[in-house]
Amino acid sequence: MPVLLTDAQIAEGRARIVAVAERQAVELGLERLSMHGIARELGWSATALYRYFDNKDAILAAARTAAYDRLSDQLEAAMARPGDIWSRSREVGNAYVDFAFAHPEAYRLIFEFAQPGRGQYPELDAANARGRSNMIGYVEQMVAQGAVDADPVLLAHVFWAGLHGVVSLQMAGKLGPDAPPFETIRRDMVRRIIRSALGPTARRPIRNPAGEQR
Amino acid sequence: MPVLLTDAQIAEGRARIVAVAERQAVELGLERLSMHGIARELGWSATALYRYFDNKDAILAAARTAAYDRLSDQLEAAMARPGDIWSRSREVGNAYVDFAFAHPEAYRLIFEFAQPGRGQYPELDAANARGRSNMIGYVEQMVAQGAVDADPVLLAHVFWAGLHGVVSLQMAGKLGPDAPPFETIRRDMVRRIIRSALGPTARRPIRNPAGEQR
DNA sequence: GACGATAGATAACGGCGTTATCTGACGGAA
DNA sequence: TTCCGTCAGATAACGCCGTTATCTATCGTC
Repeated sequence: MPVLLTDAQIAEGRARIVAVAERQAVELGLERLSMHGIARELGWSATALYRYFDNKDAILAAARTAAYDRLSDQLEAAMARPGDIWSRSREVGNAYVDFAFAHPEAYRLIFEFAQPGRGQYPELDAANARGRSNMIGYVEQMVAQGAVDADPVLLAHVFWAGLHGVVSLQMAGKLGPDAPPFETIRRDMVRRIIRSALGPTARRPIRNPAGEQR
Repeated sequence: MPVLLTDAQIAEGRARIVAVAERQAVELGLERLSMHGIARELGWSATALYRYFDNKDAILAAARTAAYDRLSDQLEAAMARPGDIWSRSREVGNAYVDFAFAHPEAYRLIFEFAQPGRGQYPELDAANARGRSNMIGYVEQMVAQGAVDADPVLLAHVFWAGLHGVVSLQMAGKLGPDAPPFETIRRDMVRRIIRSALGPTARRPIRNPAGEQR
């Protein structure tokens, strides 16, 4: 029998490559990522990477998947904290925004306009689905507990789009010196959407006594 | 005196280059734009482009500026149509979304995360400012006419971020088959924000009798 | 008609993503 | 122990990229 890389060795090689890719994305910016550069840092030839990934796009897809999973980790951790549904939802929102500004390249990888099509990278599709379910879960709980009155999936997407919109404008530098500060826009956006979902039967939240984070 | 390109000739050359760049951005996608490719289509050598632009980034900045100005044209045209402030505001929103899906590469150029810093390309800064004022203008009118009750600049940015958020999620392919359709999310987002701004003194809009566009 | 300046071409650089080919080390069979 | 098949990874090379240095040929001016 020939000499073969075990599955574990393949996985380790892929993990090393993705780790270096993420490091360089942070250090150099996403567009300066290169096969040659990654290989250089690993002390490999550029072509060695092709034993682990089909091409550069596949490496980017793996990095995207990792980034998305890390975001989901943060959201799930925030959701798992103690507290009523209002404070936990606020935690989820804070975790989302914190992640975006703590890891802008990861956020960019996840939400950049040019994304690989569905079905091309199944693991990326799974990470997408997991992320989406995190954006929905907390609103489902709000509805289940009677805190708000709305179609949970729709309301969750409205929240998501609202949050993503403010974050994107900020990241694209569209909130210049004359615009209200990021946090003001975000707070106002969230407050307006929440208010609109407080139907006559919904139980209203108590004003946050300690002030809001961020 | 030497042979010199007149200002008009410089402007014409720049315009031709940007036009080809825009064409190729649509045809090939933004990341496949190249100096060599633009020059090839013009029948020029790649280096000839450097008589008109410092580098590729400068060409991209010019294309960005043109894209932003075209968006502003559409918004201003929508705002100038006859009708009360409600219908005109709806027209502005429709124009924004229509532009995004009619010219996704232009929208991408305008709102991509990696944007040149302020002060680097004054014309781009001007296009940014003009775009921003279009996002604010119609809300200012709403407030002035007593239609809504809010800080106009803040409310305008919330609208902008909300719209941009839905459009971005859609363009990044984040609204999969299980998500509500784009138009549903957008409508719900806009309705919620509007409702939240209908203060006690605001004059409420009449329900659109003909149904909504798009 | 000669000159100076310059618009644009040519040549070349290093770096990119990728393919074809080579090499050498290893596991198993004899 | 020797030999062989296999494959991980290296080398070489391709065409393309953005950019710089240099050349050339054309033009307005005198």
